[in-house]
Amino acid sequence: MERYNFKSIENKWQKIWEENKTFSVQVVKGKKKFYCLEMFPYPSGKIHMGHVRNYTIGDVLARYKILQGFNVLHPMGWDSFGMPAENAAKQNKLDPKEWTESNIAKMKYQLKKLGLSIDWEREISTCSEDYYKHQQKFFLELLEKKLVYRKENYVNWDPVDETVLANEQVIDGKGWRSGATVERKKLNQWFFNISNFSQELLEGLETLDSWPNKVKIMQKNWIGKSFGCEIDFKIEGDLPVEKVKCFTTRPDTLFGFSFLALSVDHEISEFYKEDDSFIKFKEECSKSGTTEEAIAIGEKIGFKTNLNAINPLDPTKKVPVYFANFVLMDYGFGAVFGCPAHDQRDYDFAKKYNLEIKTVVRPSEENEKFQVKKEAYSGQGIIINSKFLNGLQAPRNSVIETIKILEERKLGKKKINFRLKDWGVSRQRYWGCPIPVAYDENGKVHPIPDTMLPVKLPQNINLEVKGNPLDSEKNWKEIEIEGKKLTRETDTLDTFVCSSWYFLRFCSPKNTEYGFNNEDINYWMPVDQYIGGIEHAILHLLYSRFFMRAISYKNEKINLTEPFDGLFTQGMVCHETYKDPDNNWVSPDEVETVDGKKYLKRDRSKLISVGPTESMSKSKKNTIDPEDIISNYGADAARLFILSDSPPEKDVQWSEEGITSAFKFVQKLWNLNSKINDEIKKDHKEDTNDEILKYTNKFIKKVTENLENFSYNKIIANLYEMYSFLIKQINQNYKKETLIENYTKILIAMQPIIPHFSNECLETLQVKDINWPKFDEDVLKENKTKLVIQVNGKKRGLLETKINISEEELIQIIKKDEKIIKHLGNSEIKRKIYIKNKLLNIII
RNA sequence: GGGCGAAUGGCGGAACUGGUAGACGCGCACGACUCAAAAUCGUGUUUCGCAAGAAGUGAGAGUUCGAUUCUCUCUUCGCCCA
Repeated sequence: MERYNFKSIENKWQKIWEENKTFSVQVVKGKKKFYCLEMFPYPSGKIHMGHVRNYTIGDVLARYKILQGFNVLHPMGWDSFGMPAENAAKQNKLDPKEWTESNIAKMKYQLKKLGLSIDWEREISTCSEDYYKHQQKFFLELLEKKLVYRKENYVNWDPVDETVLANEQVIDGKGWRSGATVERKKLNQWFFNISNFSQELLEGLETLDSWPNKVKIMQKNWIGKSFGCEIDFKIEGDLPVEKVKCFTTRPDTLFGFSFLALSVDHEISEFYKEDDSFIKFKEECSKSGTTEEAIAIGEKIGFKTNLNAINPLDPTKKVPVYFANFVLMDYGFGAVFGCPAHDQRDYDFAKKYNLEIKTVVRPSEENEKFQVKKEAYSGQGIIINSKFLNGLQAPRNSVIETIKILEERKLGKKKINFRLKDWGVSRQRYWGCPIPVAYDENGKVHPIPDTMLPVKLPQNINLEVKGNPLDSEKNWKEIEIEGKKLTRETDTLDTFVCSSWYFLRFCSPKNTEYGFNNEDINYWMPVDQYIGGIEHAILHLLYSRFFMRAISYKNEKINLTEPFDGLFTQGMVCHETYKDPDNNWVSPDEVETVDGKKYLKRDRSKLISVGPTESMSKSKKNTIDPEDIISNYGADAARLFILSDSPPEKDVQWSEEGITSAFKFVQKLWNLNSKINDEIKKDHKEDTNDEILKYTNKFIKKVTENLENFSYNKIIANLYEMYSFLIKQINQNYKKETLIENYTKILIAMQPIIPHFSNECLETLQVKDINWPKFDEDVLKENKTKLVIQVNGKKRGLLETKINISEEELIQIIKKDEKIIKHLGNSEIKRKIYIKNKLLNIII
């Protein structure tokens, strides 16, 4: 039998799709649209298995929707700004732009080999001027709407590389590249006012019915709405400070107040800026890092001031004021009141500095004498030792009651606080979108006028400088606007800004006037199905939701809030890990096994130990190159396998055996195809039976349902079953028409999964009209059914009966069934449970 | 510490709103073809048992005629947050 030549067939179809622009789409008013989008890749130069999985999942959906008659927008682009290009360019003395563009070319070639239904006419790249010029316009628009502002903020500063580091680039307090101890530095930075939309972003989550619950919960927690109040504490002492404002969610524990803690960046710290011991303390604090986690784990330390704070509910009580490392300036007002008995951080702090620990909440099962020991009690209970608050249910009633009292006495007021902070978008980097503003000698901000946009990145510049290379570009930095000499902003935008609107650009990729065209986005948006990794559950998705709102804000022509109607988060691709006796990681293609138990290095030099299966990563060397896989096994086999082993939302384990069996299966399907074509040629005059018709309907039904539910792994199982069925059934004689009709449907149903194979076979059959097949429920109706017979709830028999058989009739049959009689014995039947066409349970 | 989720053969995983547990694949075993091997094809494969049968979905309880599915308690693992 002829071998399936995947190489020539896959090339053939990819060429046809490219030449015919099969997947290019236009707005067609009145035609139902479907916008299928996968998260666009960073052009690292090589696609990895994660991409293969992501884009295969998306492609299955896109192709299914095309077959269903939707106008499907399925674009692809490049998230092409960012540090790797700058670093690679530095290392290899290249231009970041050239490096990026050559990577894009390589990856595009690889992606095309996967046979994706991409509209390549809409390809975009965020580092191209065509893209970022619109982003600069958006920036200026937001500036005008006051959704962008500049403020001083603390950053992780690497003194050796002279650059700002993201939190995840700080490892054990040191810069990830330089190894230098990271400092906290105050810098003027640009911020997007995302917190302006906190409430809307929170409420919007409730409308996202097709998002995974997990992601919604993660975003909800990230936004972190909390209900409490702000309280003004009167201050006494040797400084001209009268009061300090605090936010708290637990004002009801005020009687347990034993210290007031301030952030080292609180305005009061101004009085101590020349105090050596305070400076030392501040340095100490900066070592522990600025992340919430670092603070929680680290030791709680404080610096005592000579100030005292007065308890607003009991003015006779005065407590010390500290600066403390666990108080962050960005949360609340950079000040918290300490109640050690009911907050663990406060408890640790109080223990260390010997402060009072007064219990004011008791668990309901304890009595009035309850006292906090060993650790803080933060659960529910009843207020005690708190004068007029005593007896209140905490925290449900007590918080509301206390706020009421504080408001009456004008000591505080109700407040909603959000954890969500404004989005700092300044990056001291070359390879990013320039921020289109300039400054005069007084530091006043001047937007770059429309006529001078875009602000282009200078080319051929020296990257071998410390800090931001743009800072050293004198010629570029100095500009004149309307006769005024100004200096450009040298910070560039966080790359998350680029990915916050690229889905809009795909709707109008060639629009020169503006980032998009209203008519286009009104037709295509929102994205019907967005597919990507769970790692973007918070930042990218939240930023995009913000950006959509920011653009619509005060703009009557656009009325979009949520960019992504459906979201699907796929799992990772994993592989076994291998190590040699010297504990070095070994790559899978250097490993082989003879018996499946013992693993050896390919040159037989060393014994290899097999480690746990982990997500593919270069550092563990457990990666598989998709390009090799496609050239050895073909795109259809790769698609088949990457979908087969696990549900798409879970991690999948890549294995040699798996891809091999997928490859073999494509060959088997090809053999089946040949057999069917032979049968068609035989041109039988009569159908022997209607099994093939019934089966086809069942198959279409299952595949359709599994497509709708993202149960793509089950579709592969459906394909295997279909093969086993047809390979046997084909020997029964069927008429030419019967075979063609049913087999065509089956081939179309396979198309989303293995498009090259399906198209090739359909072409042989000369099928012109390719639409998603419908199944006929009437054909599926059986006149026989298999009934489970249980005795006392245990399965004792399986009876094939006609459909809808009556209970009486069934009992008559059973009474003749030896096997069941045996289990019934002579006992009296106490009860019978009969579920039509399913089961009969006899209780004796 | 909090939130969310998961746990099913040797492995990946099926099982619709409570109704035949283990679909499908991998692996393994046996057989056919072959001088032989690979490839391919066929058969079998939860465990114990020759069998009849019994046990069985992380552990323990509960609801029910009937629980992988619902409720409670616990264990382990994963993810996110602190």
